[in-house]
Amino acid sequence: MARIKTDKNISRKEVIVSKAATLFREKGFKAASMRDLAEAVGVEAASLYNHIKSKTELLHELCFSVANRFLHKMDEVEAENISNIAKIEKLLRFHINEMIYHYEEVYVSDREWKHLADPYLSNFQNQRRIYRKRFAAVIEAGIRTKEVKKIDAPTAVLIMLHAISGIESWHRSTQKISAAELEENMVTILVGGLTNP
Amino acid sequence: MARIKTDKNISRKEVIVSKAATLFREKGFKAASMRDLAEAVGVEAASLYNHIKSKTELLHELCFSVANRFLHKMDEVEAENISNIAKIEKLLRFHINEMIYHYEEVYVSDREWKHLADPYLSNFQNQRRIYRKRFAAVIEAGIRTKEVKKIDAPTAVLIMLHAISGIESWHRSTQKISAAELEENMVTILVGGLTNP
DNA sequence: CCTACCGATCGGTAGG
DNA sequence: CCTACCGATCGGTAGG
Repeated sequence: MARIKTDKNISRKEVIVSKAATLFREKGFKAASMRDLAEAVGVEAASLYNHIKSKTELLHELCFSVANRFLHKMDEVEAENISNIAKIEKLLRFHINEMIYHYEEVYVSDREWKHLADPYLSNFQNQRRIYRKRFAAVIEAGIRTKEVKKIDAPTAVLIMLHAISGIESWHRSTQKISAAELEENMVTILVGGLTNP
Repeated sequence: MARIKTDKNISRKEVIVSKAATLFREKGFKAASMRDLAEAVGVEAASLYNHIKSKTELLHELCFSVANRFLHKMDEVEAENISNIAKIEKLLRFHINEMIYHYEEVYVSDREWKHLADPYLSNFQNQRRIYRKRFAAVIEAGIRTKEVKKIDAPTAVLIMLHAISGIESWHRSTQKISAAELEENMVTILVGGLTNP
């Protein structure tokens, strides 16, 4: 009995967080109201507060769950015994797939984090900065081994990460090409832009 | 006398639009209040309405002035008698420079257009779709002449345009590399990603 | 989970 | 350009 109740609470909260992701993506964090969210969930606005503490709590749950997935993947890839180009490609494919299959959350984490309040805000910005430095370090290692062109590594990271966020437009469109084709095209262009001919 | 008064009104409005761009970029359109804007301009909130009609008017002035600049440049480049790769490079360099030197406006036009109201909203989305199709057409022409790799042209456009929006992070950062270096690095990576080896 | 409601803030107007 | 102010909407709470 108690078990069932617990499960139900958890799944209720998960529904709220998930609907919040969709809403924050569609309207932006500020423009999406708790009344909108309540309607999407199918309850009155006041009832949401039995499951969550505040609107901002929803935002930082979304932002940090996404950030943690990327940092975790980075740990994994750094530890692998493969070429630097192969590492870069693995990271790119992970980003692309995250964007395709966890679109709403990743989009919100990417574009709405500035509305976080300050213990979380600086924490998030920090994690982000660290992630990019680690990514740039992989590129720099690739430049040293001559796998990669002599370019400014932080600029390359910026290009990669933002290029992938363009999948947003693909996701919204009628999707003339498949997810697999999209992934191959992106990897071809981005890895092709880095590698020495 | 009348002349001076007219000039003063024009420049007053320009100050308001410009401060609005900065504010909308910093906080997002919804989170930036007219009271914030009034403070930045140095007047009371109510006084703003002697120069502008509404908050949304500020947004669509920003969005459309940026969109028009890009469409105008596209006209110009299409008409030139140069290779397709050279056209792509010209467009990229224009985008990069717009992002570097008109950062606030371009950023707002890129990220806040979804808060436009509906005659303007669909109009803006239309212009954007047309622009991207024309950009893709240049890439497709380049594929036909074998200047460019066989890739999906709309995907390539997505990557280019979003990659360049990454300059935002460069702009906010301590700027370890110069604008010129940034431009060369971006062109190297992006054009290198498209061209046949 | 709902009804009832609060204080704050919003975009914008009236009138001078 | 300002003072004064309005109706709407916001995130969130009390109490059941």
